[in-house]
Amino acid sequence: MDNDVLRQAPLFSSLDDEAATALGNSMAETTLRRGDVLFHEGDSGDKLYIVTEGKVKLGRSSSDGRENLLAIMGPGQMFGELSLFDPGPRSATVTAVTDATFGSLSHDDLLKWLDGRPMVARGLLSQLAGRLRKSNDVVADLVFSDVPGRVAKALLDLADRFGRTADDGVHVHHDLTQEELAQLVGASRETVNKALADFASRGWLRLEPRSVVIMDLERLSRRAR
Amino acid sequence: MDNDVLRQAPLFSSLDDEAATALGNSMAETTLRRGDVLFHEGDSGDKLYIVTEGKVKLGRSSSDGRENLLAIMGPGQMFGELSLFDPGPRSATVTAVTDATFGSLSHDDLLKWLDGRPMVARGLLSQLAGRLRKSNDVVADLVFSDVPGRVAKALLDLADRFGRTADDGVHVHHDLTQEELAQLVGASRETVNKALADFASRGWLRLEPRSVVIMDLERLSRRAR
DNA sequence: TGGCCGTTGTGAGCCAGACCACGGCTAGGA
DNA sequence: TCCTAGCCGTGGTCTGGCTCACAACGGCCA
Repeated sequence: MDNDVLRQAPLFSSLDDEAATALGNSMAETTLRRGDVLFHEGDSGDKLYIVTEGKVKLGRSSSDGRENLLAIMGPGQMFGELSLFDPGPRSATVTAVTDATFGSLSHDDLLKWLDGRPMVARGLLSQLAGRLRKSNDVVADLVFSDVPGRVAKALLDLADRFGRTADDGVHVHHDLTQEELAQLVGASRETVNKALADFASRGWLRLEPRSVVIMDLERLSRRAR
Repeated sequence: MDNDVLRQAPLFSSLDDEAATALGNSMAETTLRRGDVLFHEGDSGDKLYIVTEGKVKLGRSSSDGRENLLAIMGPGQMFGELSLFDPGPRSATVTAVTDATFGSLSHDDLLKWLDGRPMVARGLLSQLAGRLRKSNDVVADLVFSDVPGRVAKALLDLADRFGRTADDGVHVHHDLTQEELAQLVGASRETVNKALADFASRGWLRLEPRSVVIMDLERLSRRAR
């Protein structure tokens, strides 16, 4: 297991060395190739996963086949915990956006950790609370912002988590097609493309396949609010 | 304190008598009149509340003054816990929709309960997980469903929680104006009104001030999906 | 090296739903 | 008893964004 990344994961950052090592040992490792599905919406399952490398998308699809992405998760982030604490089938499909590896923990194993160590419980609670807050923000954006605004916001979020600052701007290799970006902001691919083209024509960013270079963070942020 | 309602609250349903009584004693009671605000979005505060009587709305407002309701909370439901585990200002404004009373618990008091009793931690986790699942559902609805569909879904949810079955249908005294209902589903009052009028003209329900009587649950449910 | 499939760019038309403008109804207060 | 302030009901107009349609551009495999 890649203990370094696990140690940095928000959930375990408060553990001491000995506890972290023990935890690392009780986790199993999984690997996926780009496009592989880890589990489907509706599956049963009670494992929690932490990304150690790569990116995944959490998505759900409507009865008529349209898709919607709830989140993109990168190294250090946790998912699959809903089915643990609120028993029921998986509420989203998880697909690898790049080749990716995860550590996983089963329900029973996690409970052992929970009962003894209040700090783990608090870590989980704050993790869930953060997710809930974010989800509420997404709701507000869907209600209040137009598509270009939501695209700008999504780019800023991706930049924040996956961006590398260079002298010509912030390089964001988000690894998403415009179709996926559209599903993430809840809009059509065409509209997202037009918003991106508009931002590019204003000189706020440069478009590259599955990535963007943000050249004017300031203006982009202003458009996002 | 109204211990009966607290005992029924999902959060504490797993506690034994002695623990529940002790907990009840460590909670303070608050009362509000219809329209009163408990706290505003952006306020600081670290109290968690549980509704013992009445209803409140959790809302947020955009920079240009428009409003959006995240949820309606009734007896037994908990709110305000986000600021506890994910420190930061309150993320929503809480307003009483009817006269209402609450039990409240401060951060410090809650932590005492948490560390000793794994069951309380699990209760909180499952509570939060349920909320997150619901919030994700709302996102999906905003992306996939049209306004009438979202209105139908909201009515069914309210019926489920506040409805009383009588021989002429399910009476739902939701205590919301159509304006508030509109904010809850993320639409304009006019559109919501037209959707309701349409449902009524089909004989699926009867409209009354701040309440509806659902006469054909079957059809309404079908319209909601 | 040519064909093909996944992805990106862009224009045209259409429609759900926001916004605007009323008019009527009811409840509570002077 | 009247007057005012919220609500509720319903039309008309306008537009953001979805759908459809099609072209251009790689990469990748045969």
